[in-house]
Amino acid sequence: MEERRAGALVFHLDLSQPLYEQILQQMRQAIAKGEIRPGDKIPSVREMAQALRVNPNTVSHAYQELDRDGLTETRRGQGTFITTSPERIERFRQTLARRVTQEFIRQMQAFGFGWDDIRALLREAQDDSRET
Amino acid sequence: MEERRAGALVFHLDLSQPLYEQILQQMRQAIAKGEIRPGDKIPSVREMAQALRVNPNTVSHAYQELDRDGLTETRRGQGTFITTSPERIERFRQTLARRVTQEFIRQMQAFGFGWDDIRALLREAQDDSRET
DNA sequence: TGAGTGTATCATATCACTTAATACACTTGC
DNA sequence: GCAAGTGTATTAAGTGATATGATACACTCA
Repeated sequence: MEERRAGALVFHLDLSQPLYEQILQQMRQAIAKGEIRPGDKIPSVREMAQALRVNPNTVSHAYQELDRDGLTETRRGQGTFITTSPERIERFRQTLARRVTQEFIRQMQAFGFGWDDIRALLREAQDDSRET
Repeated sequence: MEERRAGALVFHLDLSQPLYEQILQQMRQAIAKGEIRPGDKIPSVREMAQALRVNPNTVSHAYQELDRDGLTETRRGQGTFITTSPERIERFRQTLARRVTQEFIRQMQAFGFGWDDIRALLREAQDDSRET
């Protein structure tokens, strides 16, 4: 969980998962939360690779996935930019939220929990977070 | 997502995840849901391996994890049995539910969703499941 | 033209996972 | 005692995903 910076972005990388997956996930989150704005240029592959102390190929892998997500647009010779369409970002965010929620419910039901149990557990978690 | 049977148990195995993880997860669920009862003997490593068309080492790996979970007890020369303590099973179930819920919330918040959003998405998912 | 973009292609290395073949220690029933 | 059935350990081999390093290519812009 070492902290590494690239411009305004802060990354936390470890060896528990593929590096490109961690970069991808944290870029997605930064875009979804608006920490990087539509139209912004993100650090070049080589810049990012140096900042994260990672191979350029690994960064490129992550960037290509972002393009496939529709979150970025790459222009040869210029760089990779956040999409100028906020709607696309919001659509991605909504789709992802539904996917994550579905998976959560699927897993809970697989272990025999019903809707009431799920709601109770969420309420409990929220109460715990209030105390802190 | 091929279906394979071992006694009363039904397994769904694919190549998207480690086989031993899938066996482990589905055994945990079967125990948590009471599809196998406390004290029951589960199929021998070799039986299970043959039924699932998988290497005995792979099954053994999963069984050892179940022991570590406290869900099973292994007696050399006899076999592997579901723990006779229902409390242990329930405790495992509760712990797992909290872990899964925490992870769900962490992920949603990482993408900028708050408690209201989470509750709304859950309600939506529940409504969808009612229609079906 | 040169510096900076993303991309492609090798080769290499590592690691987790799976399989296979054997062997060993233990328990039970004949 | 013995044979059959338990879980377990060991060794070897193969596979696939991941990561690195080195290099080259196509493109854009000042």
